Amino acid sequence: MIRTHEAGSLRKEHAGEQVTLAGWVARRRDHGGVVFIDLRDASGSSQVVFREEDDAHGLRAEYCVKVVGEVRVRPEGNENPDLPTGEIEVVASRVEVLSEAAPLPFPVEGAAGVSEEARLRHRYLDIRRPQVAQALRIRSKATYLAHEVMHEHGFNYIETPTLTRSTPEGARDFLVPVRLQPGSWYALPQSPQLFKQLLMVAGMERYYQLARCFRDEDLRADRQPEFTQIDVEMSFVDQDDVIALGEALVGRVWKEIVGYELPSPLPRMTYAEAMARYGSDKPDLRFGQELVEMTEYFSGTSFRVFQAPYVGAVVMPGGGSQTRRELDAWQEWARSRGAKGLAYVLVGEDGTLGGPVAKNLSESESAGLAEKVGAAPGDAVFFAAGKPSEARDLLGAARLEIGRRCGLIDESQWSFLWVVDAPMFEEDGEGGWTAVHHPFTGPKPEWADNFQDHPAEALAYAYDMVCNGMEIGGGSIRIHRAEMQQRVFDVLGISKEEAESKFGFLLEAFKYGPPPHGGIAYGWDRICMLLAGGDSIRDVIAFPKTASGFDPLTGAPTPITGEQRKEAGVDAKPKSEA
RNA sequence: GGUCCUGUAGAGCAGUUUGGAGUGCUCGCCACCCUGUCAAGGUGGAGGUCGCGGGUUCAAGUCCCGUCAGGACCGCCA
Repeated sequence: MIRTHEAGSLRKEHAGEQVTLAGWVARRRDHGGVVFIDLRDASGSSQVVFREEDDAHGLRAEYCVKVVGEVRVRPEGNENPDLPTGEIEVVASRVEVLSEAAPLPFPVEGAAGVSEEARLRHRYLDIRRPQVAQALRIRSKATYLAHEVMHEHGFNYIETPTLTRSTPEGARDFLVPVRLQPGSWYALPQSPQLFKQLLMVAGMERYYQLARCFRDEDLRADRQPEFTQIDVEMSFVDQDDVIALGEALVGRVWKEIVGYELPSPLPRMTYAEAMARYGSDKPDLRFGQELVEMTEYFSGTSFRVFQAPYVGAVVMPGGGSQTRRELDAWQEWARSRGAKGLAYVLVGEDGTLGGPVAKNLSESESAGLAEKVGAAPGDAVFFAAGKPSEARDLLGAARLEIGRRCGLIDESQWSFLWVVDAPMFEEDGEGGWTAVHHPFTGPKPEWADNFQDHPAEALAYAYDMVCNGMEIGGGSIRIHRAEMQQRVFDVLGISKEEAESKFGFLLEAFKYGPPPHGGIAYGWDRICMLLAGGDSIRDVIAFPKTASGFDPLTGAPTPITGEQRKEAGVDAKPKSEA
């Protein structure tokens, strides 16, 4: 090794030792006769002292240097209690510049206020910043822990193809032309869903993988075109088995990394309850402001807007003192989400109701309203009326917005739960049905025989793990009987021919004694983001892409040359339309 | 595909409402001074396609139109 010690590891007990350090010039304080350099490596940093004769004046920020010197306790009064290495310093006897650094595009040390674009373009400098490096180290540690847990539970780590064919998640595929078969294309996997089920047919019984997944959809703070899942599948299990494993996995990671003891077992909530109380299938339980169903309350109302199949309310504490402008902004907010508006009532300090809706309410409706919704004087009450799903969506979104604006969310808390019993199907808007999860998700046992007769009510044997209002994992018990699979295809309007051409290989495999099986996939980027305290999964990805799928560092994606285009067979005419 | 915010020196910003000379702040950079700092300090200096294109105007960083890039959200996506 070029060095004998790590800069961040030096303490008083090293006093008197000759050490060789190697790292980067973090900060320099040049007093002319004496020069201080903070030497940073991956472990931290130590102060190195140079005397005039050492000629350290030429050192600049982020030069890569090697320093030989003696550790000593700092002179009386010069200790820095804010630094782990603040009691000592290294008196340099020799310095060697291993490589120089050009003037920096942004400060590596100090203020965090640098645009993300600049940080990503020089990501290698960004990662030198300890906060950024720390997030990647947390991810690394979490990954080791995950492997440990899976190993302890007897899982086999099995890799599946990256160049494959479309999987049934329903997102857009990334496509790869195939030189050897012009006109045919691979798809990058949206998940290893079909392969892991094949591995169950293959008798592997316990499979897991840190799987790279690819989806060609618009990006968000928590969505990248390529992302990582911890993908799990198990044979001969029930929902409780998959859930127990999930709690072991997530529990270990949270305990070891943030010192949080996961409640065991985690609370479970049905999808129906989550929608009714929180207007979301991934409720954030760190604050209250639950939705209040008012359909019954307004069943006899003469106010047209509330003559609807569903009326619900959510309370904004202190919202009664909002200005007209602020209240109008809520209307704009609701319209931007595709709603007609957001009806509201203001509860005055004397308990009287104000706002444009109030005068449409009968005396008795007004009288009991505040108590019914749990509003106090000075609060605002927002209402949504219409189709239950749409109105609840709006109220759920309003609830989150209220939580943010009013500072109701306790950021120090962790709120974990399972959301179970999601519907199997939802209307596709064209008179048909689509799978909420994917077409291989089984029905709950009580729906096994008749889900096809009640597609709107049938419940899936599926479960999502939710943390702080974010879905961090989701899975299901799969269908393993051809007969049941056929009934699902019938509901979805997938013909035998279509099923055969899309996943014939899976159906073929299922002819040969498939075991009952189920699994789950965890969004590893999101989990690591939560552990690292980040706001975006980009914080825990070494080289992420921008919202347009651009990598500011490499410049990818790039145009291809005519030669590449020809060779790749991009423009080949397909022999027959797929 | 849509809505909103942002774009001014290497970095972070102010200036845009009400048009009047690239006007300013903090940091960094360069030179010099400085023996105990740790966000060191001091003196001096360099550094600008105000994202890009067009328009209005005697005059545009500022107003209008278009466009590009980044971010947040909706649609989309588990």
